[in-house]
Parts: sequence; structure tokens; C-alpha cells
Amino acid sequence: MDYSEIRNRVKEIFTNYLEVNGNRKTPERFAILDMIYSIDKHFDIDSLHDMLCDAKFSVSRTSVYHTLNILLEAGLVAKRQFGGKTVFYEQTCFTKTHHHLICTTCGKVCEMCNNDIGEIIRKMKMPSFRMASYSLCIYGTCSKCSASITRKQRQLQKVKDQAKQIRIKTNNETNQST
Amino acid sequence: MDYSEIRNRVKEIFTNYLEVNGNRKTPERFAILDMIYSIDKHFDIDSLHDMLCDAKFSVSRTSVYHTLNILLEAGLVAKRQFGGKTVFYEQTCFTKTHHHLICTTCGKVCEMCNNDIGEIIRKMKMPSFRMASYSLCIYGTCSKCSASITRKQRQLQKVKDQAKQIRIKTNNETNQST
DNA sequence: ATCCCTGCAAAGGGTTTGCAGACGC
DNA sequence: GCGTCTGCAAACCCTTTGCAGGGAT
Repeated sequence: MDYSEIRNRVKEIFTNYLEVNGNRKTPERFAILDMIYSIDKHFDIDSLHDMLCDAKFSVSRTSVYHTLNILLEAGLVAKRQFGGKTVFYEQTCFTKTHHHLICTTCGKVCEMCNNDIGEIIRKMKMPSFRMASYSLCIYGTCSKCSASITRKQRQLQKVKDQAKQIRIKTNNETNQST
Repeated sequence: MDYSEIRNRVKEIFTNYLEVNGNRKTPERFAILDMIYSIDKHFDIDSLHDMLCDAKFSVSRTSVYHTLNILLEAGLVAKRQFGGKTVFYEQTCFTKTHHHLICTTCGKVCEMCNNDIGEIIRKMKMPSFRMASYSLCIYGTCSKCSASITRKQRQLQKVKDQAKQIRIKTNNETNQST
């Protein structure tokens, strides 16, 4: 399914949801939906708002917040929290299921696909629970931060070694002088 | 490993962490750690604070916040966000790995164990990423809410059916009168 | 014409910060 | 005794709420 078709389909779904729930079909709401489905990664509310303003479609933050809540209820977007303060959102329809790799050092979040996990989760027995969606967050250290931590540790080791050398030297001198 | 041994072991780990990082070993910090490891489920900061006050160990919220950050860095607790506003925490050491079932209707969070998933995640190839921990959140509807939704839908259907019957009756009467 | 929606401004609430006194080291 | 920690109060910031005007139905 290509880009424009996805956008049409989600628009259709949203239209239907708004009608069923007796909500109004305002241009702001469709503009927000459209913008969200033009972003293929997770985003925070500020970025979304900025993007809408840049696209010459100024919507107030209030409306963005309100519309996102409707879209959440409609199941057209998902909320994501990766441990930091910022709350992220992402599209859910016609999207590859993916997981998140979160670097606890720099805070960077990467996406990763793996179909095995999704299958196992869907097959999992959940007594008296009807699953709708899931979110897998993997915390750790990215390559960049791993390298920088190793570098820091090496530097620390160097300092310790130097201190040791100085102690040995000092001891020797003290011993020689006595 | 039994309860008191776990508490001793985590205290040891925390002591070591504080020493290595040049932090002070204050009674508040150990009281908070001890309280956390006496709670075997996730908890929010307010509950933790209340529990400490109830246990005749009044610690300020500020200290609770600060200590939790240290414990997070030390890897002795994990932060959990389930989509709502509240931030939860839970113990990480000597704890059965578990996943969370979150009811998006009532907000209730249940814990569920499944070893298969943990194994697959650990075996998963993550290019240039060193995994430390993971969090799996499963969103859906719990049995109670499922039942109540079904009930509501049935009621709605009943109202619609009644309306239909009235329409039919009215039509018949209109037809008869003409 | 109704009344829900937008958007401004203000309130709300959880978390962080500044600072003075206390206390671990 | 030094330097950091505790705890109070205030600041901070994201999100929600109240309200008046405007637009969808």
C-alpha cells in the first residue's frame, strides 16, 4: 500500500470514528492526522506542532492535545514513553510492528523490526485479557556511548596506574632514604 | 533466596555503589531501598512516600525523588510508564522477569510471567547495541471491562431494537390509516 | 440556530531546583 | 571541619481546563 492510499484510508477510518461518536469533522483534526501519517517515526507534541506551523497550518497546542486524545481512542496513534520526561506518539495503522532500543546514556531511541517476538506475544496465553496492542522497550547502551564509556574507563585506569607508579616510586625513595 | 537475604544483598550492592561513586550512606537512602524491596509489585512515588511515613520513617518527597534517581542509576530499581500520567517503579534484583498487562479502559495493571519471551529477546541480534534490560507492556481490555463493554453494547442494541419496533409499528399504523 | 470546537490564558500537578541547616566522612 | 544530603518552599514545565468567539451540522 502506498503513501497516499494509506493517508486516504486513515482519513476514512477517522471520518467514520468521528461520525459514530458524534464528533465534528474539522479541518484541524484532519490536518493533524495527515501530518502524523507523514511522519514515519515517533514524535513528540512540540515537534508535531512545529511541523504543522511550518506547513502553514497553524493549529493551537490545545487542539493538538485534544485531537491526539481522540486519535488515541480511535486507535490511530499510540502513546510511547521511553523513560524520559518526553511523551512520544506514533502512527499505528499499516505500519510495520517494531520495537524500541533506548540508550539510557544519551537517550537516543532506535527502531528495530523482529517478527518472531510479535508472533510469540500474540500466541501467548493471557487469562481473561483481550490484547489490543503491545510495546517492547529495550534499554541499554548504544555503540557510541559504549565506546565513550570504554574510553572514560581506560582514562580512569591510566590515572590509577599513574598514581600507583607514583606510590611505588615514592615508597622506593622512602625505603632508600631510610 | 529468602526475603531477608535479598534485602541484605541489595543493601550490600547499594553500599558498594555509593562508596564507588563517592555518595554518602545516609539512613534515609537505606530506608527507601529497604521499603522498595519489601514491595513486590510496581509502586508510584506517592505510595512509597506514604508507606515510609506510615512505617514511622518520615522522609521528604525530595529525598525520595533523589534516592530513586540514584537507585535507577545503580540499576536497583526500574522505571515503568504504562501510558497514564503516573510514573511507577519496581525492584529489579532477584526478581522474576515479568510483563505487564494494562487495561486501557480501567487502567488496572497486572503482572504476567513468561520465560519464552525473555529468552527470545536476549537471543535477538541488536546491531551495535548492548542490552541491559527490557520492558514489555501489553495493552488491551481486562475481563471485567470486556464484560461491561459487552453489556453496554447489548443495552445499546436493545434501545436500537426498541426504536426499530416503534418505527415499524408507527409505519403500520400510518399505512392502516391511509 | 444549536452547541461543539478552536485557541487564548490561566490553573493544575508532578518533578526539579535553590538554599539553609544537619550530618556523614 | 569539609562537603554533601535532607527537607522546605518556590520554580518549572507539560498538560488540562475555563471561557468567548467561530464554524460544523
